[in-house]
Amino acid sequence: MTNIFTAQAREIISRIPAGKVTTYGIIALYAGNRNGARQVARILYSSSDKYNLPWHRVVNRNGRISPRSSMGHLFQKQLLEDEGVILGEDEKIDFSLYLWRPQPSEEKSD
DNA sequence: CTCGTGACTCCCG
DNA sequence: TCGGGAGCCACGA
Repeated sequence: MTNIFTAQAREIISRIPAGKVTTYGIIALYAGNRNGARQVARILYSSSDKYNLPWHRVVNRNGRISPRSSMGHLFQKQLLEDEGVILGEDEKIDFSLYLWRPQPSEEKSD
């Protein structure tokens, strides 16, 4: 496909290691568009089930889970804790401990 | 093709 | 702390 943004975004998301999290902005930035954060979310929403992407490892710029719904919010938190990501009292994620970013050097294709 | 939508982010007050 | 406005763009209908 010609949409490298979507391809990159999907690839990056699929490479997020367990116990780590990243933000829409970072993904979008590495995918080629700093303003593509929304598209990243959209791709997640649209392809998370199809491509089995770890959407729960993606949070907003504040290190918090996007309040798309009360249940979904709790569900995501549960998944993160299950992977070792402990949330603060405000359900805020400590980026100094859990922030992960795309590492092109790590990629070795297949 | 067009149109509406939004799991984002930044800025101002 | 919270709200409103703007920017940007892929996906689904």
